[in-house]
Amino acid sequence: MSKPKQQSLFEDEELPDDPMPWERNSQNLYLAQIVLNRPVDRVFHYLVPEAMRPLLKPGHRVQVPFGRGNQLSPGYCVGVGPADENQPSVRLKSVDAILDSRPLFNAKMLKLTRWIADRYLCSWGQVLDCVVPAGVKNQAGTRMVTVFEVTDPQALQGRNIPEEVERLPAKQRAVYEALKTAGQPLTMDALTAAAGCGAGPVQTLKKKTLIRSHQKRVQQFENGDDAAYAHITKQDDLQLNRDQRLALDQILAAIRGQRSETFVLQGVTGSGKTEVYIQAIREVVSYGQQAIVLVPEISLTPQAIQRFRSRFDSVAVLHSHLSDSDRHYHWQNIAAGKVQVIVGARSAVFAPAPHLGLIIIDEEHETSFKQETAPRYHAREVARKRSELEKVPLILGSATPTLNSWLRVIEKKDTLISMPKRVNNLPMPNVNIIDVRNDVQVRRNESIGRVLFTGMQHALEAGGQVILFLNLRGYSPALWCKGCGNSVKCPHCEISLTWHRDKSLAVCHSCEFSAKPPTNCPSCGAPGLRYVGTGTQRLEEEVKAKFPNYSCRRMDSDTMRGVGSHAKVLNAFAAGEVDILLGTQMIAKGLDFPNVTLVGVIDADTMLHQPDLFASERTFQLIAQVAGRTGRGMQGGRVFVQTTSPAEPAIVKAAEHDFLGFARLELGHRKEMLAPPFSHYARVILRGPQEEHVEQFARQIAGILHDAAEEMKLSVQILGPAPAPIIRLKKFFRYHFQLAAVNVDEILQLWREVDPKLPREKGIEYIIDVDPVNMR
DNA sequence: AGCACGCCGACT
DNA sequence: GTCGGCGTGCTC
Repeated sequence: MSKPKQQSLFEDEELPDDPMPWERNSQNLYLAQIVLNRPVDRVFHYLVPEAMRPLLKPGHRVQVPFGRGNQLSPGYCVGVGPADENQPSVRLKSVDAILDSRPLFNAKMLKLTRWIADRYLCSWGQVLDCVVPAGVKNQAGTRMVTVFEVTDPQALQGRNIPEEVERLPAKQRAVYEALKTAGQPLTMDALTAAAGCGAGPVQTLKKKTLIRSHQKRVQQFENGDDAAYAHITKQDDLQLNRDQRLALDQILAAIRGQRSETFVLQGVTGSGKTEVYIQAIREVVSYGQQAIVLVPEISLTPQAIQRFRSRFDSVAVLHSHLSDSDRHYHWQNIAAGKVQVIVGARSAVFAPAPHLGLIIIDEEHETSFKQETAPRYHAREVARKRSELEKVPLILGSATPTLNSWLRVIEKKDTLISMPKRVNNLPMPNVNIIDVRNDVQVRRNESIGRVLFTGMQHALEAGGQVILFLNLRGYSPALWCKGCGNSVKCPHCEISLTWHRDKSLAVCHSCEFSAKPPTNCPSCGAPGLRYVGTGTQRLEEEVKAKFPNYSCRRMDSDTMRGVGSHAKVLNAFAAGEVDILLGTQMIAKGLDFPNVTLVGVIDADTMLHQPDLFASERTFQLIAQVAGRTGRGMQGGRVFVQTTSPAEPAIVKAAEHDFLGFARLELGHRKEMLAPPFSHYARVILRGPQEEHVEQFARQIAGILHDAAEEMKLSVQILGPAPAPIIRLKKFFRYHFQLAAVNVDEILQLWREVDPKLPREKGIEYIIDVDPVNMR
């Protein structure tokens, strides 16, 4: 592209005959490269005013005039330096202001975020803007205060300061002396207290210029978290068993060798993975480095947090209930290197640790590590990249690793560490698959079949506790008309309304819609709608009717609205005040109660029958995770899995605790179909108010992409378009199609090339999701 | 994504 | 003759 550089003493000869004024002396021009939080992935160049030059660094947040109206807009500086041949020949504007005293990103974080923008097809500015918490942007928990200090006598030339001070009225002299003795700037309050006077003398002294004031940003926040946990008694590291020792040794070798190796730590539930994490972190902390531990949001329970807090002096927990000011506080502390361990959900992968030593992702298979809004990154892949850039190891821990990670193990890209046994050699629980197709009780529309019922009775009579898992909240998932066979749908989404009996409302689980349920069928007008299917509310009712002498609590997002409600129920369960705990996803993981001797899966088929690439993998994971909730104590434990597909490999293999067998089988299928992880998908979703319009437009741009792929000789398949599984969502009709390729770069290349040239259609919006996890 | 510009129709 | 509808295209 660039023409060969000519040797010339007179570089100016290379310039056009009539150089524009701003092109003259280009070697003197000092420019900043700025990116903005807009869907245009471009770098914009701005002049840096003289006074700003020593201050502005890459990673700073700035304010710049943008667009024809020169609207001031926040942006991120990603580079500074003298002008070179890359800057455009347009009139350059100047950076208006630097918004933070210190850069928010170092070079590695800039590199990481640039990679995310490339990999997940969005702009650099969007990534940077998502990485900085709102509390940091608005400086939550800090405020500006006016502080006073003694004016440097050298700045008051020609005045005899000691003499002037000597002749001051008593109060003013007291102020002056107080400020001098303090040796540091004081606020008005501190100053008047020290001098024993009011504000008057201070103001007068300021008028006389003997003292001066300036604005300073101060922290105002007292962090509630830290105080609340200060009392936690510290515990010593536990003695590791042989498997744990071997696991730790491999990780330590990588830490000491500063290798960016990825370990897939496959340990069955109860194998003691957390203790391995803790002792690995111990090592990096001893070097003065920090560790990041990512966990699914729902695993951020006080129980889990305590585990880290009791072992390290300084732990920052980043959970979703933090206020802006808490987040800002943590960001500052982390950036200052004052935090040893950062525990948090997905976004904690961006924690600004200055000397990162280790990254851990626990429950690596959890889908919540994928962000569902732009930038649609997967924290696991971001962590992989970050570990590479920082030259630190990454640990992916799970009882049921994703097939994505597993394939990397097979291909020897990642290292497997296996912990196949539970601590104290506890046996894995016995998992029974219960075929409920012919169960009398289930046929009667009940949820707890005969076998499960008897099992529960025995467990409870023996003094054990029971966990029941059902992945549907509400009372019943559909209101069904036996006249016409239709069910009542959300008026905005094409989804059956769920009946919530406690609130007497029919609720859409996709949007916020809820309404009094109709008494007559909206389609045919016939009366007598039936509530079909069972959600957690109905299950609760059934349990209470069947086990009136035992106490039962329900945990789902409806009952767990309030902060701390989670902890309340779990504490009651741990204390034995609750015999039966039933709930959704949120009770499937992490809970560790030794007295739980029976786990019941009410319906293993709900996941299985979804039109989803990963349905089988999810079902396997779910059953394995739920099964792990029992058998943690000496009494052993049993699991009952109710299903109407008892031969389904995902269910059978999970019951046999056979991850390897499942992985072999499922990877076989995927390879045959060239599905992920043997290929990559990118999902394009379009939405608009009129169905035919959206469909037509989807065909049009799918066609353009198809032609472009051929033209560019890229092996990218276009699958679809087709109506999205949820065709109507929040009033919009949705269509989607996939771009599929063995090499993800070909997808990225195609989209980058074609996207800017795609036609626009009024009212129709589209997005692209690389490596989608959610197909709805 | 904004936002300003511009080209059309409905008003004083 | 002007106000304002939204469609188009650019943003250092």
